[in-house]
Amino acid sequence: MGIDMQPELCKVDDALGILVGKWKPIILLILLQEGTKRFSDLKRSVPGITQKMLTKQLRELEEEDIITRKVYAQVPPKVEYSISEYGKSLEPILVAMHEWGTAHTLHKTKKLQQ
Amino acid sequence: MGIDMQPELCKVDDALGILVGKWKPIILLILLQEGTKRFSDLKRSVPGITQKMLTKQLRELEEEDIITRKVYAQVPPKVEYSISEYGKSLEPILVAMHEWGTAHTLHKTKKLQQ
DNA sequence: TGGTATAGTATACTAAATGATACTAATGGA
DNA sequence: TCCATTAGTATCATTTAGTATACTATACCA
Repeated sequence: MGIDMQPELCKVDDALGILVGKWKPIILLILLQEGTKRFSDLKRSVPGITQKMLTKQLRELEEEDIITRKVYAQVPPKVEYSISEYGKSLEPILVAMHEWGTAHTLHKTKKLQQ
Repeated sequence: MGIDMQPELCKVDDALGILVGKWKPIILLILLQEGTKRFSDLKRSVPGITQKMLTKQLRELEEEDIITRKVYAQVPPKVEYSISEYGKSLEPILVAMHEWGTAHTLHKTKKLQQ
């Protein structure tokens, strides 16, 4: 490995901590690919997620400056979420994971065929 | 994003599923950087991990073909673990995460100073 | 004879993540 | 007047992840 990744100060965990969870990757992918979304749009885009979970994941991502939350003072409420500039820096990781995941599916398929 | 990462079939979760856990990243980093290791060496290299957890993580990584387990028929037992060829394909992800994690630490430091 | 070493397993437990369901406020429209 | 809409919160139950501790077999060595 070209880079020295001192395991004892495992920086990998920082990235992992932000990406991990049953819902965060898909939320980030949707916001990256489709841009700004309302809460209810996200809920529709992530089938099976509960309001509580969506709220929690969004709050955590906002806390880390990965996404931006914009509230409109109107009734019924309107809240928009989008990836922050800083959040875009996660894209290479998500892309690398997606590519690996795709190859991994093939790998597992081959194993089954043996 | 250049690549189409259809969120509905979230491949990112595959990579995440393998990397996630309190101990897997550090185990992988150690094996990547230091090569083959015995069980007891790994236990010493990962302070705080219990035998049960180390065993469990290693079994899961082996199950996914990420690492290789070699048992020597001798007493006291000797078992060696190393990264498989396939496991090495995770390296770009770990590197990307490590780089991001390092930058993220700086980002958080700056935020605190504001 | 009894202690040390290795790579585990077994059992019981706590803590964290996730899920299900019900509830809220204020407005516009039928 | 009543219902739908939106972006949540509150409460409780369940599932999963992780921890603590004790136990095992066998050979070697003092």
